[in-house]
Amino acid sequence: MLESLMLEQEEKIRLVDVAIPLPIQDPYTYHFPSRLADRLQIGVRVRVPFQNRTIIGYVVGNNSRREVKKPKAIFEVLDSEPVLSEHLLRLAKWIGEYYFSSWGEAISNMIPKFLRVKEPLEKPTQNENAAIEKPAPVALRLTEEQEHAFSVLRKRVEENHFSEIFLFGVTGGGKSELYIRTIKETLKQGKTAICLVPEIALTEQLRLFFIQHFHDTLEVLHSKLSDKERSEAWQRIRSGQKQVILGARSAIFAPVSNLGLIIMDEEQENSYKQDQTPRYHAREVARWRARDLGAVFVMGTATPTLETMHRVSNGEVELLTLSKRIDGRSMPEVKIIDLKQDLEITKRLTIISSRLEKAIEQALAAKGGILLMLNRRGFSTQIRCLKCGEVLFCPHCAVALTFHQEEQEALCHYCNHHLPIPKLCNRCQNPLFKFSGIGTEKVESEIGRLFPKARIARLDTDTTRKRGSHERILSKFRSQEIDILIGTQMIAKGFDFAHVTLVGIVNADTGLLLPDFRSAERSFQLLTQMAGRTGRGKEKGTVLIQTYSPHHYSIQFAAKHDYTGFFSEEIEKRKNLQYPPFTKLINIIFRGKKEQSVHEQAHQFRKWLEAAKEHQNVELMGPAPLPLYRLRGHFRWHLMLRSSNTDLMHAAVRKALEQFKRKTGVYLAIDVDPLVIL
DNA sequence: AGCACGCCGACT
DNA sequence: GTCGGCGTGCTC
Repeated sequence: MLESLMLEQEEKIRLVDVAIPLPIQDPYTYHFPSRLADRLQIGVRVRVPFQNRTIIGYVVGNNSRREVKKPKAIFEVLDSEPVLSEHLLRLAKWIGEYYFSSWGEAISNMIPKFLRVKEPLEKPTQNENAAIEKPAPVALRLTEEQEHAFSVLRKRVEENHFSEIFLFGVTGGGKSELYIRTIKETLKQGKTAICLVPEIALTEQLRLFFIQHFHDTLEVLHSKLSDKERSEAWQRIRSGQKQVILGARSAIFAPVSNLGLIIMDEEQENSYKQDQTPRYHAREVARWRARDLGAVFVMGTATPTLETMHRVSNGEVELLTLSKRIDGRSMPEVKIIDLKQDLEITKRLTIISSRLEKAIEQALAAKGGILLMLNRRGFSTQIRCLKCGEVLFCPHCAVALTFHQEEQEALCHYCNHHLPIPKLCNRCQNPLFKFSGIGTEKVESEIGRLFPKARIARLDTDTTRKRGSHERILSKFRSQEIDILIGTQMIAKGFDFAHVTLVGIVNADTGLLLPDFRSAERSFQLLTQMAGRTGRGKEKGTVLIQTYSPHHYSIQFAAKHDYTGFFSEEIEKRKNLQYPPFTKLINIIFRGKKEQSVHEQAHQFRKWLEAAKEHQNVELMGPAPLPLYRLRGHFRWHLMLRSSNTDLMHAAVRKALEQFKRKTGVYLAIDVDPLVIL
């Protein structure tokens, strides 16, 4: 003991903690050979022996007190300066702890793939955001509301400490203008800014808008970048060449120094949550960074999550409101069409009611743009044998196959399994099938039948698979080469077309029936966003909502543009049922090919949790089969924890996890603050 | 996550 | 008798 200590001092043996990007508990301790001593820095990548291979790890500390029998020596130091600041290393540590990944996995997630292999850090390349032909946009006069909001934002930026602001802005209320100005204020302070948007909103339009304002100080991070491009962009940011970062979820890890502002647009978007390890939410990461660095964190949307609005009403987040549309445009008139009445008259399910048909006719005549939304793709959602009633199911998932007319095949929307429509029923050999339940393809064909002269296009995952097709369809709609655009929720997000005068929701019920406590919230958000797509020009806009549940509060409040009304009703429900934001959830998912062992492991895990939790306050639910019981050939069960005390709940999971060993192909995933229970 | 060690079935 | 199946446990 004493000997080794003396040895350590004499030979100056240095031990360092290295985070390994594998699902293992703690960082490992390695010996830092004296020949590399001058390169010893926290935050550098090192190549280390690990079992009988070598692996790239990250030096995260240098004074390990843990006793390791025989630490191995680091082979090689890959960087002459840290790839990550201590701030980002600490952030990774927090992510690992909160979302149950390892520190190393969290670090790996923050850096470009290039650097996870072996590539050296390079001198950043230059990039110039191609000079834009159009002149920089004239600074718009702000409305009174905008003026007030901006004065507060500017003050917060100048104050130089952490603050959290929610910008509650109706669609068309001029949030973007405030984002731009607040970023400019931040730059004036000599600081940098990150602006997060949902991937779907990160279109050419927005990119150009930002380039016009920020020119070469701007770096845009989008999903289409190659690994090389991403790595180069990352190094430009790290070197301080870029001060404004615009990007989707992972842009929250941009290695800027002097961060002064984080903006998160459309805070309610689910895409801010990563669905693979580490399953972080960019909002929580943003808040952590802003708090750690004393930066300003601004969230903006017309339809915030209940979580965020709850924090606003508790006074934890400052509220700024843009209640009026700029230029005094009015919110569109929303009418609800009760499809039950149609059902009674026609005795069959309506796709396009006569009122909607008439409205489309009028809009066409007046040369207004028309959007029709149905949040379900494909032609029909069920393929049923006309004789024996057998429904076509996915062989890997417990899900009915959707008929896609264009491809003439049956497709699983979860695992993408597809097969040609069989000639005969598998069970009774009958040759005829009935196709029921509607999707966007069927709406398209119905609209084509009703309006043979109209120019129609469809926007959903099926029509946008090819690169650039999304932009192409949108630009045709923008230039009015398309009269009617039919799509899934994809058409609800973020684009601003002044000529849209009619929005039709083909069926508002699709999301209301899901077995999820957030289904009312999501429906309200989607309807509100869709309503916001119209009335953005001179012409007044109209929204028609077709539904079988016309009195549902999500639909009623969305029709009245009344978020506050919706919030007070929904928050009351959450309180009664003790769901978030009054509690937090952790979902533990077990999956595997053998049903029996999946089931057993889930039950076993519950027992461990029962032993581990020390408090009444941590509640266990399940195990139960998931709504999608079979998915991609795996059987799935889950367990949920619920508590108002995050620390107690995390401690229980951590303790139970120590017992868990991967057994006979049962995989476990932990989802902290799950957004979707599927 | 890999990768080796180990204990039970059909093979030159 | 061995080759190899994958269930189990470990990696500084």
